[in-house]
Amino acid sequence: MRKSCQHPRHEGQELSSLTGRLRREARKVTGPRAAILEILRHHPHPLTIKEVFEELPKSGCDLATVYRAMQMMEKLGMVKRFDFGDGAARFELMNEGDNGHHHHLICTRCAQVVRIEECFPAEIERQIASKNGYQAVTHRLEFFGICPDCQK
Amino acid sequence: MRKSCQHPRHEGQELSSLTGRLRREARKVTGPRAAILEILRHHPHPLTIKEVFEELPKSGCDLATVYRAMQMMEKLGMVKRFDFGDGAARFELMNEGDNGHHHHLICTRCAQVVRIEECFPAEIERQIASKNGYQAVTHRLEFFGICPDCQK
DNA sequence: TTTAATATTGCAAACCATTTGCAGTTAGAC
DNA sequence: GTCTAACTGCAAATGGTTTGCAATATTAAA
Repeated sequence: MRKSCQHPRHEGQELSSLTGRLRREARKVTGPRAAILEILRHHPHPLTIKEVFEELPKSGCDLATVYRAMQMMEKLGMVKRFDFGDGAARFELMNEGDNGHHHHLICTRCAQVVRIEECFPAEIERQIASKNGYQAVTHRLEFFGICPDCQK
Repeated sequence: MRKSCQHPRHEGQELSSLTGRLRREARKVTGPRAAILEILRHHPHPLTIKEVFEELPKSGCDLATVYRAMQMMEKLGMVKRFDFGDGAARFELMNEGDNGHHHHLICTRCAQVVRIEECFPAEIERQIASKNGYQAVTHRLEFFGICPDCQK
């Protein structure tokens, strides 16, 4: 997790559209929430709560507030939770209307993250569901490997 | 997690072959370890540490001992760790020589678990790896849905 | 069979991510 | 401006997991 790159995918999402979304749901747009959204908006990859917390301006807000904000925004579908298996939840801002289903390729040495658009074949998933009589089947999928930098 | 069924896949694995494996690695075969292996041997699906702990005979052993035993056996490749995303690691006994790579279909209502043999297509995984310059790429994949019982 | 070396255990305390209760504060509808 | 529900900080609680340490048990060797 090194660069705080200005990724076009999120840059496109105006802060005003995000806060509007909060207001629409009868949620208050507070200082901490605006700050958290600003941070997410400028990060293309999932961030842990602690990472968000540490990027907060000087006297940002309480850690508990970040947890509560994320929970709330997850419920509203504004952020999506990812689990890289290291014990810390990660959150990524979602574009409105997007269901946010996608995966990542994570470097097991340096934790660099690449967004992956490939997905588990829907047809096979359908077979798995029907063969076992399950309904509403989805999946959680992440890839792990060694990134180019870490191979040197 | 209901039945403690005697699944053929694990029944086949003799306790003696398991303890032999420990001894070979200069690990001591203690009461707690034998008891833990017995439990794993009789359960076809990944168990949490707490589940193992609770199945232990009356005055089984300390929780910490179960944690330590699992860690050690994971290092030796005797058990494999799975993550169903609920905050508790799960462990499954591995057959010797098997790399243990497989997935599960988990009911989000009752936590019933089905072992899945289908896997993410190797060819696509290869493409993902090379496209991004990553090496030694694997994946973590679990399916979630509603089991037949819970649909009623 | 006893010994000696050392791996393992129980216990309690420590850790870390996350949640929660509560009293005080604040955004925003009116 | 007022009012109230939503929100916040703080500190304490939670749940999974790890760890330090002194006591104990397994195993190889004598």
